[in-house]
Amino acid sequence: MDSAPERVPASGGVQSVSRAFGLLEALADAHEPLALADVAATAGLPVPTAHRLLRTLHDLGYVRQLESREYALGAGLIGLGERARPALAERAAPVLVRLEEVAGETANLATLDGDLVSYIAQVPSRHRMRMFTEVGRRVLPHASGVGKAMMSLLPEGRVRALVARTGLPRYTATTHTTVDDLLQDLADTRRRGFAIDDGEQEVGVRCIAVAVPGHNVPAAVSISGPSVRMTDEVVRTAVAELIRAAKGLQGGLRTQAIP
Amino acid sequence: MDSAPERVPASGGVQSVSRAFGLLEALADAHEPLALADVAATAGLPVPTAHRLLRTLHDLGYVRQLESREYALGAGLIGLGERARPALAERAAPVLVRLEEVAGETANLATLDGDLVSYIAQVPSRHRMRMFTEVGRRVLPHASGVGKAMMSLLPEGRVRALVARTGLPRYTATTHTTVDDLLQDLADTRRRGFAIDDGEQEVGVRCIAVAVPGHNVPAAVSISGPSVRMTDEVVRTAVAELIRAAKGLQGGLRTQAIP
DNA sequence: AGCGCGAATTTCGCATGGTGGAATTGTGCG
DNA sequence: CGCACAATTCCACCATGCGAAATTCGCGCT
Repeated sequence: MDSAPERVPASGGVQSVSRAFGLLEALADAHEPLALADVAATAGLPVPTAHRLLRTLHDLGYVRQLESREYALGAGLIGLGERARPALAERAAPVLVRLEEVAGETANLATLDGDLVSYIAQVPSRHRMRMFTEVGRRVLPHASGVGKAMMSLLPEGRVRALVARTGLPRYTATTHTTVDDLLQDLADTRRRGFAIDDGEQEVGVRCIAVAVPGHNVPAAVSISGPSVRMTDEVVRTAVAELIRAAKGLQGGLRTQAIP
Repeated sequence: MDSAPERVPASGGVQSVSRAFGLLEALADAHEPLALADVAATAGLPVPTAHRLLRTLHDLGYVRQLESREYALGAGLIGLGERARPALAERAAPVLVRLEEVAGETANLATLDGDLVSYIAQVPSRHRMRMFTEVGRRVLPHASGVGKAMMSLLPEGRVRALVARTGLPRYTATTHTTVDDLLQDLADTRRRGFAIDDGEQEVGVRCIAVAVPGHNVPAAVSISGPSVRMTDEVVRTAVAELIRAAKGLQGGLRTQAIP
């Protein structure tokens, strides 16, 4: 499924930086201003530590503090976010809107960033029960539709090397946990023209995905939703549009770079 | 002018965090992937230090590394940026587009974040020579159109307190450097219905701005461009649209919060 | 207005986490 | 293949980040 658990970043690195971003993510997840104690608690830090980091982030413009003394994300992040957005995500915006309209489900665009699937754009379904995978989230490829779609374009050796690094963690009874199962699915994907994730990450969730050809960084578009709504009929209808969408986002003859 | 120099953040705070964001801003400013040595040089850090910070940022998803080993901003920032965007910036997007169309110059939306003007949305002019102020940038209020527009709505005591904290640095011969001059300009702004920045930050640059009423965090919209194009005629035409725009973004009767 | 309480902010000694020069490894080119 | 340059890793050292304790602030209640 497209919302396979995020791989935990390797421990190590600069702790202060990780902690600062943990605070930013806590504020982002809250979708409303938070008191210091709440941010600190959410991020799992002692209050003075959180305070000091938030003070730094505030001074830099990435956090703001309201008169209520609550903290919220600052405008500096807007600028960074806009400039982090690949050209492909820009081009894909109307395409994703149309996919959502046709299928009535959440439309996603993802790329392969190292060994992880990284979601770079999304148009959420208008249904109340819907798949929600935040832009910027990263997941393991083997249990996600877009991941399998992209891997289906890679040489077998490269798939094996990737899997050797990531492993094949099981999320549900249908998750692929052997290389052979995965490679078989990728072969099926190529034959069919699209990948299916049928509850491999999360029971009751279904996703169909098609790789976007012609980019040196693999990319894929998908439609994901609850199995009860993603019937075979819906899949059949949506797949044509999905394939058309992928083709429309195809890279140029010069194997267009994603940046 | 709307592109008054950014106030340097107070020194201190968590150095590692500042450095990490310096690297992100270096990548953002480059608008293309950069080699490690180049990022490090731009950010003014030794290569191994930059490497370590970038590694951390990469592991967290805020930086990605291409096969060429170059670094670029990562998709994690997209998500943060989107969630940092205030509701007002969303609402203002079509308004700014229309302002740019009418005036043919760069349209901006800014708020007062503490003592600084913070740009939260922008539609750049289509002219090749145009004002470019990145979303997320912060400037001192006294030398910017939007800053003066917002201050014109504040009680005098509050303006005096703000200026006591920020000072009134001179950027050009027309910059206000005394409180009395500034207060006079704010009075003129109120009388006129809009603020003018006539080369106060940058010679040859002109900006007109109107405060958006009814928000507990001060906000303002502006049009800025080169003086040679921002004639009195253009100003006269654009001001009506600017005032209409500000009114359209007016906060509700409950003094709508910006978050 | 005064008080109490909880939250936010500041302080500062300490130790750990961050640093960066040197060494090692990797990559691309001739 | 060899070389030069770039990237990455290593690790001793100490500067910076940490967080418990102290202080200050802000709010609500009487």
